[in-house]
Amino acid sequence: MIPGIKSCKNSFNVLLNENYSSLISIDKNKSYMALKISEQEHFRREALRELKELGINPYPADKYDVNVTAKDILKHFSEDKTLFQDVQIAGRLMGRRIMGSASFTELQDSTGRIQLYFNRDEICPGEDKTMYNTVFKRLLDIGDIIGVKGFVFITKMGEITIHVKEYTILCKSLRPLPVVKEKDGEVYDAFRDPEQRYRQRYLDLIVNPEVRQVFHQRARMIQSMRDFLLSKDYLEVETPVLQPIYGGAAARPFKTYHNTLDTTLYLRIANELYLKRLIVGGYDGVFEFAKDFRNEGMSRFHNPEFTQMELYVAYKDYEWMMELVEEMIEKITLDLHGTTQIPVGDKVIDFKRPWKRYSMYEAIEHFTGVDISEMTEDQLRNTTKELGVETDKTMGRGKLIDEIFGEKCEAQLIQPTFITDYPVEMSPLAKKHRTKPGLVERFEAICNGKEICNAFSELNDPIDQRARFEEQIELGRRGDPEAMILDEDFLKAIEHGMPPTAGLGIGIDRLAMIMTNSNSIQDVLFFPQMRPEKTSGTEGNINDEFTAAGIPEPWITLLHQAGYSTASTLKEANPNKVFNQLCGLRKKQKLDIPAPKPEDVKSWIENIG
RNA sequence: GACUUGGUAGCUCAGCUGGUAGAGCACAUCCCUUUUAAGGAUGGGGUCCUGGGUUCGAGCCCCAGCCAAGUCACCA
Repeated sequence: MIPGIKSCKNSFNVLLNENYSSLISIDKNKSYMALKISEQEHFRREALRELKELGINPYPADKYDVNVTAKDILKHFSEDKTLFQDVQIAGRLMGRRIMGSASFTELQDSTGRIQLYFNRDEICPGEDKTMYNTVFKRLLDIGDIIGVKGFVFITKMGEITIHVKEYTILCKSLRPLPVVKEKDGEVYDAFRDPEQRYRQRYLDLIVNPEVRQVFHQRARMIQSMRDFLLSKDYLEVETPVLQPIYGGAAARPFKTYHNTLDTTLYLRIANELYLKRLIVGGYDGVFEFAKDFRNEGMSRFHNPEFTQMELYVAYKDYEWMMELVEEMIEKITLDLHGTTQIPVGDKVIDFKRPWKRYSMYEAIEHFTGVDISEMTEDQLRNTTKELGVETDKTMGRGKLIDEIFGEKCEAQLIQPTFITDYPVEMSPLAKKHRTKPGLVERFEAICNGKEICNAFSELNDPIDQRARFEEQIELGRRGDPEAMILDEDFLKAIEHGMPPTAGLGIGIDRLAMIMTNSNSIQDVLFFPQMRPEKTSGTEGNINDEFTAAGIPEPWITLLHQAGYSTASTLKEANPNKVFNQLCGLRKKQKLDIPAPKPEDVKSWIENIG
């Protein structure tokens, strides 16, 4: 007899007799999925059962107080060996080296890992060695969460270690963790597959400590920006995500529906028009860290939902805003890195003020040698051909200039650079330039070849604003899916008068990528959007179909194991063959359930819808 | 949306010209009883992403699909 089968048998009995009903109650449509588990998971469920039999609650309700972290101990113990002589700490069990009556394991808490020393006769001072021999050595696994009490010492090997006097199981883990090992900075069996890392980010966070670091940095970056803005007495606000008219940017929206209002709503693509209403309302400065949603392509720079910080300050202009951006980003860089120079890929980016400034025309002249500032649309079109920039007939003057810039300049701007004075056609919400006709007072900051922010002197002339919206409507009629919609309610607001205002939008995810030296937006989002995993067919429904045909639960599992994973495959099967297969599986797994009768199997198959 | 590459055990990956599915870690049993990715022995574990096709025979070849990564397009 094969040893593995015996364990399977036990596990099945556990599931069928004791835990099975609770598994079903968790998700009855996928009950067989719960049964279709790997051998290692069987062993863990078996260990769970044994723990319960020993009177140990694997999921205790009590709080577990800790008085120290792994990081504290590692940082301070070598300086003063009298410290940490009565510690209590909790975390996840990572590595284990069991040497008989003495064992070493690693405990990982939110701050890092520390080695634990378990000694049999200290854990179990009396005759009963169960808590060591059985519970610790056999029933605990990598991934379980425990709490320990003890004192800190240094082993012969020179490693700071907690000598455990008492431990408590805080949570039994039922699934094996990817085991990543490391020696002298070299990582073995790294958990690197991006799909798994993003879909099961918790695993990524458990086994890849550098990932935790990225999200710490992201949080500190946002904190630093918020502190900066609050120190200027601007008001942090919240505005609607669900908007009846989407606006404030050129993008395609997600559409949804409100039942009670019986109306279409959109997830915001920007919050600009709401923040400006607040400036109309009399605030001098408002900002929001806003999740925006754009129904467009995905790439390593684009996620369907992303975070933008938008700021509007009354009585200011875009020149003023440029200085604010420099000051703010420089401060953030210093807060995070202690220097203005940070590595990004194979480059070093320096955020020290002042940043380079080019007008868009100057940038194009700088990178292509062509002065387009006086060109007509036809001349521009010829220039694009000469430069090898692809265009189409729907593009007007502004779009052509933007194409040249995007194609020839943007990627080459590595150090933070302000690009100013954009064509009016591209910027329906920006104020016309005070001296340069055909342009608007707008700037973007480009860094590492990508836009990180966008700002302008906000258009507050309601007549001009209406005309600009109407031009957008015309673009929309010509088929531009990103053309803005006329927002009558917003126009009404600025007709009441909005002070001259400088507005800014900063892509938080993009900035986080630079600040954490991440190559992909997915690395700075906990849960980047992924296509839903395709489960094999419609499992839940099939199970219901099997149930509806009068097939008892245990046999449904075996039917799946026999390869009948869909109702139709079972429907087409030969009843005698199915009967033989089920009996074979029952015998092989030594299941403690009576064999079916041939006529039962036949009737099940006939009953399948 | 287009192209390229990939999908094999819980994890990381091999797999020859198409010929009985492999390793390391993890797991189990036993021995050992203070270790640093690592004590020893033995053992179990697979829908080779899915569905078709070619073939005596497919993890491998062909077609279609799914998922991911990269590049491009659109976009912040």
